[in-house]
Formats: sequence, C-alpha cells, structure tokens
Amino acid sequence: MKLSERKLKILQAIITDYIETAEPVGSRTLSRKYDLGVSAATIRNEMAELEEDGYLKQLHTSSGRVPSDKAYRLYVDQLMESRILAKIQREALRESLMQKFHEVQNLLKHSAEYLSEITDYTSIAMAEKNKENRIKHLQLVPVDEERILVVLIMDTGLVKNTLLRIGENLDPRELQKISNLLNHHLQGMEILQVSQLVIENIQRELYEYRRAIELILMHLQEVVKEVEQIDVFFSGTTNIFNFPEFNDIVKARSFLAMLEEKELIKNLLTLPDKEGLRISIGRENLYDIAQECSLVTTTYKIDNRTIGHLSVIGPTRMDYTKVVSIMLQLNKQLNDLLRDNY
Amino acid sequence: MKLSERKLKILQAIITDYIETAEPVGSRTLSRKYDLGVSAATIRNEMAELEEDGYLKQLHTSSGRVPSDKAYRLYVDQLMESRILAKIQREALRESLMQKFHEVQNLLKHSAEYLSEITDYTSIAMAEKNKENRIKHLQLVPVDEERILVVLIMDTGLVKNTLLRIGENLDPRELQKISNLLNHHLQGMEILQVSQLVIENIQRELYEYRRAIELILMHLQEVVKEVEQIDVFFSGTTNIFNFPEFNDIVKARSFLAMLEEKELIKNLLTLPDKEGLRISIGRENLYDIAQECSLVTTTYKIDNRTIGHLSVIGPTRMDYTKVVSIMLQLNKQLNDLLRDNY
DNA sequence: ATTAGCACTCAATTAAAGTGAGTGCTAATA
DNA sequence: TATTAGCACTCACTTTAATTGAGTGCTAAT
Repeated sequence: MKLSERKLKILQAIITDYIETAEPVGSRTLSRKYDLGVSAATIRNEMAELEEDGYLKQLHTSSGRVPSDKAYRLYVDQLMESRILAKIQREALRESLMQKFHEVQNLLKHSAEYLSEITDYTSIAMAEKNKENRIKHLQLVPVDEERILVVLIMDTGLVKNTLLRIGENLDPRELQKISNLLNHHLQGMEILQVSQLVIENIQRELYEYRRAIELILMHLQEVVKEVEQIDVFFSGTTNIFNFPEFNDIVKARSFLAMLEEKELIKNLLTLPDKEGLRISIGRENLYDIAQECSLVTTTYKIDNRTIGHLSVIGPTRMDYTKVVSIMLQLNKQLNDLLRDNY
Repeated sequence: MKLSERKLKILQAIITDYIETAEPVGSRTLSRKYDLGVSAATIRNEMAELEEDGYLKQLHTSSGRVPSDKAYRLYVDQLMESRILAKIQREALRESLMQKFHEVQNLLKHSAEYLSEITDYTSIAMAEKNKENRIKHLQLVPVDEERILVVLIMDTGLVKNTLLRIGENLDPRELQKISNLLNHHLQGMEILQVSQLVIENIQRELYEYRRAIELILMHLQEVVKEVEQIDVFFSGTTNIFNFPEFNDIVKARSFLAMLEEKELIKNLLTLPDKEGLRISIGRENLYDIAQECSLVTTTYKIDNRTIGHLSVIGPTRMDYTKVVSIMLQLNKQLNDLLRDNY
C-alpha cells in the first residue's frame, strides 16, 4: 500500500505548509502556493484518499486538512531532507561548549540553553543518575576544626560534595589515612553495594576512627539518595506560547505542568533505546498530556553507559528538519568533547 | 488624614473579600456577607470616599470596587493579623529541612519547594553570589593519571568543583604539597584579588610546578565567573495559572517570561535591605511586568553577609496574612539551622 | 447621620445573521 | 480513463443586536 509519487508530493506540501502556518490547509491554497502541476480539484481527490489512508485529518466537513501523527512519521522517516548547519555556526557552538565542560551537568545544561535558543522550542536536559555509578575516588578535605568536606567522584564524571560535621578533631594526616583506606575498599564499587558488612570491615581496619567512618558512610548513603533523584533542566519553557496550538490557557498550562512532573519527563526521555536520535510524535507518546507534542531526543554515553539525554519538545507540527539537523550537529560535538575529556 | 474606625473596617472587609474571590466587591455583597452594622447605602458612601482617598478603584462606573496598591500597603502595615502555624506543621518543616542542608544551595532550593507547596504561590530561591566570597580552603584531588579535581570551599559554605586535565603526572604527595602552598597563599582572599602578581609569587615558590599552578589558578578564575552568575531557582511556577487575574494568555506569558529574566529577578529580590521581611506591592515594583504582582521576600545571612533570598511572588491580591506567617516561621527555622551549621 | 427607593450605567451573556474558505459531486474535456 | 471546471452545500468564525443583572449615585424620608 505504497503512496504514489504524486500523493507523496502533495503530502509533503501539506506538512510543510502546516508546519509553517499552523492553519488547516485546503486544496486551493495548496495549488496556488506550491507548484504541483495539477489543479485544485485533483488535489482534492488525492487529499480525500490520503485522508482515507489516515495521513490527513479534517476538523469538520468543510475545513482544510491537517497532517496526522502517521503523516509526520512518514515525513521524518522518508520525506525530510536534512539541512546542514553553516560551518560558522558549528564553530561558534564548539567555542561555547568548550568553555562550559567543567561538569557533565553543566555541559548538558548549556547545551539545552543553546538548543532552545536556536530552535525556538523548549529543550530538556536530563542527567541520568543511574545506580550503576561507580565510585572512582573519595577524598576527605579538612574545612575547620569541626567540619570536613567529603568529595565523591564517580566514574561517570559526576562529583558530589557533602559538608560534614564530625565529632572528633582529626588532623589532615589522619584524614588522609582514612581517605586512603576508604578508597582502597570502595573504589570501583557501586555505591548501593556498600553494605553494612563492608562498613564493618572497614571499621575493623581502622578501629580508632570507626565513629568517623560510620558517619561518613552514612552520609554517603544519603548523598546517593540525592543522586538518584532525577536532575532535569529546562530551557525556553515559555517558547510554547509562540505556538497557536498552545494559545489557550488550558493547553499552555497543562504543557507547563507536564514539565514539572519529573518522573513523567524521565520516562519520556528514556524510552527503550534506539541508537542516536529518536523522534516521538504525538500519540506515540504514552502520556495524555504529551500527545499533542513531539520530542526529538538524543542520548549521551560514556563507555557505553548512559549519562544523560537532551531533548527538544514542541508541537507535533514542529520543524523536524531544522531540529534534527541541529541536534545531529550538537550530538557530534558533544560526543567529541565527552570522548576527549572523560 | 486618618481613616475612621468604620472606614478601616469596611476597607478590611473589601480586601479580605477580594483576596478570596478576585471579583470586584460591591456594597450589597459587603453588607450581606460581613457584619458591618450599617446598610449598603452607607457602605456605598464610605466606599466613594475611600475611592477619593485612593484606597479603592473602580473598573467602570457601575462595577464594584477593587483595592489599590495603597490599600494593600495599609493592610500589610496595619490591618493584617498574623496567624501562627500549627506546631505540628512547624516540626514537619524542621524535619524536612534538616535532611537537606548539605549545601546552602540545596537548603534554599528545598525551602522554596516547601514555600510554593504550602502557599500555592510561586516561590523563588536566589543564592547571592557576591564577589566578597573568601577562599576558606582549596584542595587538589587526584582522579586518574591525567586529571585532578580542584575543590574550592568558600567561607559562605559554597563549594565548587572543577575537573581539570593537567599535562603532568603528579602523584598524591606532590599534589598535597601544591595544595598546602596554595592554601597558605590564598586562604582568606577574595578570589578576584588573586592577581597575576600573586600567581607569580606562588609560582616562584614551587617553580617546578609552575605550569600546573598556572593552570589551576586560571581555572579558578573561570570558576569565579560561573560563581558570579546568578543562581535562581523557582518552584510552583505554574501556580500562577490558578489566579483569574493571570487567566489570560498574555498575562500568564509575561509573568513566566519575567521569571526567565534573571537579572530582573535579582533586582526584585535585592532591594535596599530592610531588615527581616520585605513586602513589595504592585507598582512599588519598578519593573512594568511586576506591577501586577506582590513579593514577600526574606534575606539570609551568615556573619552579617548575605547568602541568599527567598521570595513568594503572586498577584497583588495575595493572601498576605498566610504568606507572611509562613515565611516568618521558615525564616526562624532557617536562621537557626544556618547559625548551627555554618 | 442613616437608610430606602429608583433611575441609570455598563460589562457580560445570549441569539441571530452574515461571511468565506473549503469540500464533494457531477458533467465536460483532453 | 484521468483531469478539471462549476456549483451547491457545510460549518466555524465574525459581527451585530438584544437581554440581563450587579452595582452605582442621587434624592427624599426617617
């Protein structure tokens, strides 16, 4: 049941026009605006068939047609032609990213800002906080008589600090000793594996500091809880107001409310992983409120472990061509950066 | 030009009613709903005079009246009676805060979440990133062969990490040596004071590591730039949709757009400092877009230096009584926590 | 000084009429 | 047989008019 060349051409024109105008498109407009080589009547007949096949929808009997999710799917899979970013833009991007890569979190955050600014849609950065984070290094830093700073470095590049009030007065050398011991035992472990048993083993080895060690490890557990929280960052949330389909207070509100549901956002961004770039269109998204939106999502990895996601979200009528080409570029740049630095 | 007892009573009733309903209030409603002991006609006369004095506004000749900013000002300064939070609520709050106080940033963030949830308005947490941050401690942590982590602890409790790729292969002992030297020179300094001269002095003392030292200090300067960025966090932004006065897409949009203007938000929260709790009402705010809003703001300090602000923002018709009493409670709890821990 | 009564105002709601883009069908045409 | 012009019909949207009702200001009575 393949579509004829002509049907594809008409469908493409409809989608292009609708992406641009957000207005249902009729046969007359189409024949005037695009050079399709056939009359409005012919287009009308083709449109009727396209509607039968589920590619177009009519809001009411005498309105123009609007592309369905199925049409967008066809569009992104077959019709869309990828544009290339101007080289100069690419280099500006690289510049701007280079300055921000101190932390993975920041890198994603700034990428999101870049994305929303250049696409005019809303973008989402999510740092994946998977439990398989392994401890790479742990350092105790003396702050003053009463307190120490526990610095935890994970192999994914994640760094966590905890300011800790410790009963005893430990001098730097003692701290270093504890640090070394903890590192020896904990390096390479997932933090959830640090069981009571492990703690006791460590305590046995440095019995005189058992209280401090317990305090530290207890706190690490708490830090883990925080780490497991989802870390989501948005940019350009108010861009949604630019789109007529959200130009009604109820729609805009539910869109913004959706963004506040971090669990939901997480599920939207972390669907079973198709490689590279994933596009989910309208009702393909399982959540009610997301069904009038499309997402273009890329996933970032270090050593084959996922560290985060970037996503552009907008109306189903989004400019897929633009968004996809921008995200592909960004993806390439980011992966280069990650490979070089982590 | 003081208002009579009766006028005050009527004004109070009008404000209370308008806070509750968001509808212009008329003389009849007023006399029926509140026990003012006079007839609607009398109230009408009083209202006319209150309007002359600028406490009330009429949207059109035959509408009820709405309180002006001047009325709200009178209300918060004189009429408002502070409620006390139930003790049980207080203790739940303390519990919830205690678990989050690892970092100043987190403390403010969680407080904001608490505020927006319990008030149903939007809340803002802003960490003041003033340049007078002094270096308390600096620690170099080895990560792997190629990279070190620079941990910077400021006396305000702010902690900053920078992952740094360093050319040379430094063993932990060498790193410690550099750490010590840097601490010796830098402790107590504002980071902007770390001039080229200081850097050169340090380099002279540990000439063999001059390259590493330069790298580290260069990076610190960059970190400072980040630190100087304003760090603003919002909670409950979509609560604004609950209020009929923002139930129009243009208003809602400009409110949300305002929140994205960090500089503006900063200026709103950091007005010349009245002690404790500050209420700015409507046109008292200098920015156009904020003129239909009121803010209740508290400022937090450690050792007399401002570390952050918390604010509740909503329509001028906000429930000042509720917001103020909640913020006073929170203020007390937070100050206790800060005093005990930093 | 207070209040009841009444004519008047004006936003908001409802109802009706008019407009126009777009469709489906049919018959003519290439 | 595929395409197109023509035409009657549909239906959301806009415009205009009529209706409603909460609220006011003024006046005269209490």
